[in-house]
Amino acid sequence: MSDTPESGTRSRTRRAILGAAASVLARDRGATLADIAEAAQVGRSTLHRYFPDRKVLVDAAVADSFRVVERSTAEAAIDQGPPLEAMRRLIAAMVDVGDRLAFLFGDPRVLEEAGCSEPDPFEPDPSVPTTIGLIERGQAEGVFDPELGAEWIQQVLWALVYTGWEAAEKGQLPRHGVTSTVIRTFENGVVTGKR
Amino acid sequence: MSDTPESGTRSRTRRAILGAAASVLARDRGATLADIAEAAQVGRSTLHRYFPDRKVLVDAAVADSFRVVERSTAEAAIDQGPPLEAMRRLIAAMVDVGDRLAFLFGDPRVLEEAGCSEPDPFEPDPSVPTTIGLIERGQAEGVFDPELGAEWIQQVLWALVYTGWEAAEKGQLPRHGVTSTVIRTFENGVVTGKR
DNA sequence: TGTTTTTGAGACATTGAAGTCTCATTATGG
DNA sequence: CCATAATGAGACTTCAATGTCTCAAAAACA
Repeated sequence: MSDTPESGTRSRTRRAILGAAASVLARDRGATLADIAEAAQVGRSTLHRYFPDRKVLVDAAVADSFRVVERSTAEAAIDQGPPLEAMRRLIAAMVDVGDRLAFLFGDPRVLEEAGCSEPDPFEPDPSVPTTIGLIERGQAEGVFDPELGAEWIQQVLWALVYTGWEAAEKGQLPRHGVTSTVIRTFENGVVTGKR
Repeated sequence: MSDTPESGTRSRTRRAILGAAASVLARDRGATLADIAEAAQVGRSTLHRYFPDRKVLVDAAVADSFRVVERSTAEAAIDQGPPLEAMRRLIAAMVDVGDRLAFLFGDPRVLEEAGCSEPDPFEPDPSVPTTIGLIERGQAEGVFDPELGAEWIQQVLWALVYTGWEAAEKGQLPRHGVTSTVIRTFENGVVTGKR
């Protein structure tokens, strides 16, 4: 209960470790704690000092990445304005936190999230607008394909952002082109002759 | 050099192990050799008898899955007929071998494949039509978006098939609906009002 | 049936990552 | 500048997965 706010140094170190964990694990799920410590420019002992064991670290990294992604996407204000515009802002925000997203995307527990809607430990706050909500709003307004399930569309959204991040990672796609490419593909697919 | 063709029993066992490896590893990259042996309904000692160590097994499973996928997609005859039709056949064929594809998709070495075009150990045979070839043909005929890179389109193709497989795996999508949903999304994206 | 393959159970040894601990060194903040 | 906080290096232990081997049972086959 008595919650000493934690010194500046400590919280900075903690952040470095969490960031490194997300970044390293996004690229290699089997990465070693030593790998993560090295990426965080921190001794392995220090890492263990902050996070007793691997499970604790990964859990914390997941929670932290959720916060980061949530904060980024919150700024997109996806409950405001036309769904298409909102979706574009959302995609841009997601691409901005690409490696956090890739990390979450690769975690088996997080992937299940969309399936079971009941015991969702994340985003229980009804005041935070959800992606599904945006999609359903768009479908109601006839902007998004109503014959596709909202969950499916969400999965596609994640998959495309992830693919874009990965392509940039491999140098297949320039960083600055990822967002527009993902948006274009997400909205229109790959076949020409629309509109 | 002297290549005894291997008894029927042995080749059947070998196939069971390779299939189980792909299937199990597709769902959990960190799976244990014991897990794989169990899925193959084979003793752990038998597995080691066929594949001395993990690396050999995984390599063999990758090669095997490549063959399976290639055989399935070859039947799609993607160099025949209109690109759109060919692509639909290709997608159907890929969905059919979903777990093999998911396994390959999850293997770090395979993912790099599209990046470097030179030392590609797979598909060096110019008589086998490539996915990239189909995409470029489609772009040349104005069917596929020419502003998107062919490699990007290929990545999207893989990602959507994988997402479809995963959705079916989680019960989010009925098995029989995967192919049409993937095709629809791949071709048109999620926004309505085309054509 | 009898012979040869093929297999499974289980007893090891090995390995590498995970986790624990100490202690000297470095950084931080008053 | 000093007291305290924070860190890094490294020596250990633990542990689970791996890899090796033997032997008796089961299956395939002629």
